[in-house]
Amino acid sequence: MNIKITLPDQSVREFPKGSSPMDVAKSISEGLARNVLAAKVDGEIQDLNRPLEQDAQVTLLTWNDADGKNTMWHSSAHLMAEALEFYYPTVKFWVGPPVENGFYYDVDFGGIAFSADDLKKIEDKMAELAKQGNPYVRKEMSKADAIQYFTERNDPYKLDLLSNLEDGKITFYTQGNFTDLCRGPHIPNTSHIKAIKLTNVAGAYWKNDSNNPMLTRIYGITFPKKSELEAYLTMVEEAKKRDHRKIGKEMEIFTFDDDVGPGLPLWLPNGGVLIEELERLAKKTEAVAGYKRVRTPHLAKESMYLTSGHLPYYADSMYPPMEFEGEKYYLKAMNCPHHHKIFKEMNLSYRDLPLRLAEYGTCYRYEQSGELFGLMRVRQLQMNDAHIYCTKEQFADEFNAVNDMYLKYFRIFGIEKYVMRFSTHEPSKLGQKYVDNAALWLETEDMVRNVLIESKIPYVEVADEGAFYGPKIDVQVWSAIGREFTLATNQVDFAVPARFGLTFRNAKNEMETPICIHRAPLGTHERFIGFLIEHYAGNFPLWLAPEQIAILPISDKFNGYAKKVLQVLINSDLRGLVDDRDEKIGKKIRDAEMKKIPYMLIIGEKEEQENSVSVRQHGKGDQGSLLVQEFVDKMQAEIKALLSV
RNA sequence: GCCGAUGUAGCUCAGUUGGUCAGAGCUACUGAUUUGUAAUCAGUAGGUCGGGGGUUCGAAUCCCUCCAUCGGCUCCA
Repeated sequence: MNIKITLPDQSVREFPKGSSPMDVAKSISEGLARNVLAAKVDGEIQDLNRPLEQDAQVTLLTWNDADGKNTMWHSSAHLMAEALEFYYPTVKFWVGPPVENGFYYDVDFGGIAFSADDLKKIEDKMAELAKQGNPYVRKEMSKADAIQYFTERNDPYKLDLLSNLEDGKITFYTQGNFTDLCRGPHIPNTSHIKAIKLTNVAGAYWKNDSNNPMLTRIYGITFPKKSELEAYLTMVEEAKKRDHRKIGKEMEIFTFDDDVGPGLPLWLPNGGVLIEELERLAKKTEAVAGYKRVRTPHLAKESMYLTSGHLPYYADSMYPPMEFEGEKYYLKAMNCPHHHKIFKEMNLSYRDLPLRLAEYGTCYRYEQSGELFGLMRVRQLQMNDAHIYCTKEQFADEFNAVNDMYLKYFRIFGIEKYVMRFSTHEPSKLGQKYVDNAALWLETEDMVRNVLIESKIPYVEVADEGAFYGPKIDVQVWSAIGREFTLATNQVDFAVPARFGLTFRNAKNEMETPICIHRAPLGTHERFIGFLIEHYAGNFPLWLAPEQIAILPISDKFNGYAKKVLQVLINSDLRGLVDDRDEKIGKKIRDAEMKKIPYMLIIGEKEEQENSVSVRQHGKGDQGSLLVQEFVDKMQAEIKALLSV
């Protein structure tokens, strides 16, 4: 009896019942049969040797498919476990899944020391085992037998996994001398794993819960070809060169100092320019969008954070209070309560709404020491913050306007890859993690979801990630080196305005509580500049570049003319410098190129006589000569073009 | 906060088993050179080897501890 197998191109082939996906692969080509790693059968990923019992849609997965990669990496985790067990027979294993770049396995070494130095021998053993080409053999087992198996082996981790599994669905996989409880699927045999790199060893809490003991997590990555591993390692090296911490130091943008304290960045003059330019852009954009600017103190009394409700939720991550005059004062970790106080003071009617209060507010958050990370996670941050107070009827328009502002910024900065994460609440945590008002949560989440759908904004919805006062949207972006950032945030607050007793007079002369939108399209200066450094690899667009133009006299005879040119630039709102060191022009050019200065003006006798400059562009070389005024016009036109998109 | 690693001039790094091991290049400064599109030459200066304790005749090197950073975990209003 035959079954009909439909392939991705919609072609249909017949096979005897009980044929395997591998048989399908063989029928297509020998090469495919050699390279295929797993199969997707009616949407489910399976081993290649599982018999097909009925008509099915079959996609054969290779290294070029994400699912194929993941299958191989999952199998690689098993291979690593086999190698670990060879050297450390007493270790116990938790789980070993594939991840974005490779795989890991969580291991309990039971007190045996294991460090990065030990990775090499595991790697070598893996390579040796991989060459044996051992098949991954699937075996079904009853729950009772599985429990007995792991009880005999005294393995609390696998017993814990078993406790959540249903009888009749329990499978084991064996390759070589290693057997593991595993749902699969796996690649046919270990010989597909041709290049192996164990990248990292780190601690990881069991079940990702910080109350649990810590296991040793070993990360690795494998490839079907040695050349792909080499390419991957090269890419990692390239990524390191773009790291904002490295470029930030080289370009003198920011620094940290032990005496100032961890997570407290010092902005050097070049960083100061970046901040000034970003703020100029934000303030202009917000002014056009009808925002009003306010300024508020860096600290406030405990009572305000009790009113806002932040303190019970976030006391651990706020700096401890200062106590004086019998009062506790906290450094602010957020600007909203201060802004709420301003709203309250303003005594508004519906005619005054929406009210949009903006501030580049400086906040302090006591992030755990292990979380600090360059400019990305710091303890002092300055937010592109604003709070929009509006009526329910105005909500959709306001929310949309905020999203439009995001998109405008994305265009200016050339951010093409982004995802909006829509975070909602978890009903069982009302009253703990979330303010206890089920109806309002659902109503507000619907409002946000509807806006997202109606305006066709791509988003993913994640449960149990909301702020305590309402649902939120986080904008995830990726820097050029693949690092993921939560850049912007857009949050709905239906709870805190009421806690502050914020009201406006509506058209019926009744008092009504406004909805508040918290939004920060440019996130914080710290994280945004960190992102931009990696995004541009330090090659900032002209308008943003800390030094825009380096004037390089051929010899000190032309320093006078160079300084005159500089004055013209400064008077035209351009930033420049004169390199009047006693160096040859080649050296000056090299240094300016290394500093990633967008334009260099080489000047000598000819230029001085003509009142011109010889223009060189960073990374592009000689661009010919222009009169000084022509060059200024060109710069101003370029900046205007970059900002008006 | 937890697990692991790292910490030598402003920067990037050498310093083998504890004994002229406190070094190099770049930067800076001084002098010579007066230069045409990615490194001119020479000289000078610069470090309690992250801080503190300990072992030793002797510690950058071994041990303890604290701090910071890095890779993860947890967390992120």
